Amino acid sequence: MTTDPAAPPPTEAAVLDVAFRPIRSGNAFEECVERLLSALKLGLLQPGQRLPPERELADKLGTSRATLREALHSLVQAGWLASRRGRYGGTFVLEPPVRRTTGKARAGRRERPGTALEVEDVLVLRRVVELGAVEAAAMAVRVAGPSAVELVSRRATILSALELCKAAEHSMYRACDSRLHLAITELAGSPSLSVAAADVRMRVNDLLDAIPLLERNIGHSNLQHDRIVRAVLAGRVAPARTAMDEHLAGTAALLRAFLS
Amino acid sequence: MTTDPAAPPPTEAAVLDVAFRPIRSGNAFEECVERLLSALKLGLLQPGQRLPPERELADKLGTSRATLREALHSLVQAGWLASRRGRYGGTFVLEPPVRRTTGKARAGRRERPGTALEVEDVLVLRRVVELGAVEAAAMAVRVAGPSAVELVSRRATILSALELCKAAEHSMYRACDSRLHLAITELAGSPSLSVAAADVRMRVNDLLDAIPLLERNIGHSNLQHDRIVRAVLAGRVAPARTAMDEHLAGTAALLRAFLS
DNA sequence: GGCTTATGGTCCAGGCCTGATCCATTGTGG
DNA sequence: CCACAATGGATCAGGCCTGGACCATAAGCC
Repeated sequence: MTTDPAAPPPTEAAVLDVAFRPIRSGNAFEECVERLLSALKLGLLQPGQRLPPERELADKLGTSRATLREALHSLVQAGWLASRRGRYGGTFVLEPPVRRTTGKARAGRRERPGTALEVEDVLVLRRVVELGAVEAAAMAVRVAGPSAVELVSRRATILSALELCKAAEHSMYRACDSRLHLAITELAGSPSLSVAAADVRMRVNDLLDAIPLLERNIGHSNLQHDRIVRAVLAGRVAPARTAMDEHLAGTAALLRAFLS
Repeated sequence: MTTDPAAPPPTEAAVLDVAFRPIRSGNAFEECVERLLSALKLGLLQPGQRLPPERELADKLGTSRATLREALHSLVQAGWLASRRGRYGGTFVLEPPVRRTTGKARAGRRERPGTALEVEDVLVLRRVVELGAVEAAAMAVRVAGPSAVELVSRRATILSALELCKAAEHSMYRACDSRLHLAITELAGSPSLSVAAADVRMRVNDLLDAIPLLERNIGHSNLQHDRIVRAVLAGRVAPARTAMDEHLAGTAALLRAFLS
């Protein structure tokens, strides 16, 4: 690193990595698949649910119908979706396909199990976003009053997600977990924060896919979820943060132990 | 909102907005311009500095050289950059062009001054990200020890940014301010967090562009910056957070007052 | 002075993406 | 039974984007 003795501070390399990071993560088709797959894996789209009509969905995603159709087609082939023609037809969400890890051709795209640096990066971001989200959510409840009318619907969503989480089979646990966290985040009332939370959650899930899911962790998680939800719905900011912090520490330790 | 009494919880609309948000914010050219303009406005690229060669930059941005060149060309025309051919040539950053608000044809793209909802959205996200960032930064200092060798370079960057901030002319203040905040965020050691911080900062700046910059606010800001930097560099997490929270409250109040 | 080299400047074939149009299928309702 | 409406399915012209090759310019080196 040879520093030029020019007038302005020469701008650290890390800062330039931010400015010059890639503008797109792939072609339109790939990004479409990724987005839909995320929604499926995060439990935002649940089995039995119907997607919007292709023309409308393409419009929302800001892509052409042809490209969207390619993406949908590949998800149909992967066993995530099914299409039906005719009136009252559409594209429907199926049960998550069982991952046939044929050993040879790993379906996914993650070959590298995540560098130590990568893991730390994501974990730091997650801590910031999830702690901030749960604080903001609890704060929103506090200012609105714990029994405000505009909260009843969301409160119900959260409680239902909490129950689903407890009742979830092994294979569905991560989706239910994600869905609960995102439902809590929605309370904060900031769409951009929700997007950030969904994003970081997706990245954590990708890392978690590389390690086994332990029965004991699920038990812990469910207890912690209870504490978090109770604190948030009561508008108790600090306890909500503390509970979430413990919750995150669990998977963080798990990831640090298994990887790197 | 007619709810279907189907089996699974019908997935709230807000959640679907997250899943089905646009995949791209424009064509490759526009995204390129936006990225470079962000870097310029955030003070990541400073006057006199040379950008990487076009081929290399195109590669980093993940776009073709032709598209990047279009973007560079439009920034040259806008007075942000200048190109020189030949060996030791390149593309160089100029002083920020004075905004000739001709009244008729507003150069920018922001016509709507930001809805109240939009403003709240960004402010919530900013609070989460910036508070989290400053905590993570202070924490990183604490665990490394306030005088760790790997921190000397970054410490210098921060202190220099702090001084630049105090000395900055009116027109450069926002860029210097942003640069300082991002330099602090870098301490956390999470590239993804830095990206998130840059992103939210850009959005706040877009909103701030719509309101005047008051002399008094700058005085306040500089005092607060001092407190923040001192706390962070001493690894004092809670004070750093408190100082940052007050700092953010200032512009938040300003924005809420002027808009909406 | 001429060669070398590192840069920006120009052009082009081919591919991906778009938007539009039309076709095919299948419930619903008269 | 037939027309309608709402969907997925297919095709095509045109545009944007890419990757590559080549040209032009200017500074240093021999």
